[in-house]
Amino acid sequence: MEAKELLRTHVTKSASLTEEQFDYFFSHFQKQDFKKGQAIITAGDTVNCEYFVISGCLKSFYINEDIKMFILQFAMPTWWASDYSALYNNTKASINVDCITDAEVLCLSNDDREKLCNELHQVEHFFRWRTNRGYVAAQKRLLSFMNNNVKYRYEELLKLYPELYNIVPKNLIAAYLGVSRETLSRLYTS
Amino acid sequence: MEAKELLRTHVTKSASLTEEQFDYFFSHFQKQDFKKGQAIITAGDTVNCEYFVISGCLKSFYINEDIKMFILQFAMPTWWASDYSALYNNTKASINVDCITDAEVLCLSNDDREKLCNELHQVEHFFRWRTNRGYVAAQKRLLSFMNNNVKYRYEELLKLYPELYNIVPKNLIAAYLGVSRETLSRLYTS
DNA sequence: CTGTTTATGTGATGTAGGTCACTCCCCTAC
DNA sequence: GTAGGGGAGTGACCTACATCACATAAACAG
Repeated sequence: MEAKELLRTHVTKSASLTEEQFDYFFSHFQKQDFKKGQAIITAGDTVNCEYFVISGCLKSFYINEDIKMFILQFAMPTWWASDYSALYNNTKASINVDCITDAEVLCLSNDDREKLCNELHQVEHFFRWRTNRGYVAAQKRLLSFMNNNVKYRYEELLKLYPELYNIVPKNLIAAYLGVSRETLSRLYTS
Repeated sequence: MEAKELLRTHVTKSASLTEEQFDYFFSHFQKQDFKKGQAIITAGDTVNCEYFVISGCLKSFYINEDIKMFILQFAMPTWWASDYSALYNNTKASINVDCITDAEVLCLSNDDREKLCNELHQVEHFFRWRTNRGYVAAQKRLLSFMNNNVKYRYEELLKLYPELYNIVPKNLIAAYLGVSRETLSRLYTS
C-alpha cells in the first residue's frame, strides 16, 4: 500500500513504532484526492486537520490587503502542510493551502494528533522532531532573507529543491522569494 | 527559590508534572551567571546546551562575511535560546548568543533533554509545544518581513515587546528588523 | 478550433532603504 | 579629571527592487 508505506518510512526516521502501533497510528489518517488548483484550506475557515502529502505539490500562502500573495511553503511528497497557527490555537485560518498540481494527501485531525501523542509516547517524539526541523528551517530562511539578495536566494532554493523548477511556475517562485515576478524574470536575461 | 519557580510556572503552562517529576526535571539544569557583553555561544563552538533565561536579556545573532550582524532573537526571562541547528544536528555553531545585559540562565544539555524526554512523556510534550510556538512565531515573522515595511515592523515589535525599548539599543533593534541603523534612526525624525 | 486565461519577458520610471562620511553625546575606565 | 568607545542623528548619493504598461506565447475550456 503506497501511501501507508510512504508515511511509515517517513515516521520511522525519527520514531520507533511497532507494526501494531503504526497500524493504529495510520488508522487515524484519511486519504483525500485533490485536483490542480483546488483549495484545501481557505482564509477564514475553521482548521481541523494537517495534511501529509503523498503525491503532487501544495502551497501554503498568505494574501494581503493588496491581494498580493506570499508563499510560506511548498509541500512535496512526505512534507506536511496546514495553517499551524490556526490549528494549534483553534482560531480561523489566515493562511490558504491549495494544490499546484493534482495531489493525494493523508489528513490527520488536530484532536486525533493530540490523542495519538497522548497514547503513544513515540508519536509525540515524532511530532516534536518534525517541528524541531521545521523551526530550524524557518530560522534559516529568515536569515537568508535578511542576508542574501534575490539571485542568491533563488539559486539556493533550486539547489535545495531542484524538482520545484519543473513543477512550479516562476510567478509562484517569486512569491516564495518575496519579490515581484518581473524582478525574478530579469535575473538571468538582462 | 526564584529560578525554580520561574521554570515551574513556565513548564506547567503546557505540561502537567508532579512535584517529584518537576524536581527531577529541574535537577538537570545548571544555574549560570553572565555579565553584560559576555558570550554564551560563539560561532565555531561545539554546542551542548540550551539556555532558559531567568533574568536579563540575551540575543542570538549571525555575523556574515561583511561582519554585518543579523539578530535572530532576543531572549527575555522565560525565553529559551541556543543555536538549535547546531544543537539538534550536533554540528558546530554558526550562530552566536551573548548578553545584552547581566543575565542569569538555567542551562540544560542536549543529552539531558533527550534523556528527560524519554523518561517523562510530559517533558516531551512540553518541548513539543515549546517548539510549536516557536515555529508559528518564526513563520509570522517571515510573513511580516515579506509583507510589511520597516516602520510597521518596528511598531509591531515594540507593541509585542514594549520592554525591549528600554533595554535594547536601537542599533540592535535595527539588526533584528534587518535594516541599517541609519534607516531606523530616520523613521521618526525626517 | 477558438476565445480566454495564465505564464513570461521587457522597457520606463519611481522609491525604500543602503552606504559612507561626519558630528555630537554620554558613559566608563584609568 | 580626561581619553576613548559606543550609541545615535543626519546629509549626500547610490542601488536593488517595485510598479505600471504593454507584448507574446502557451495552456485550457467551451
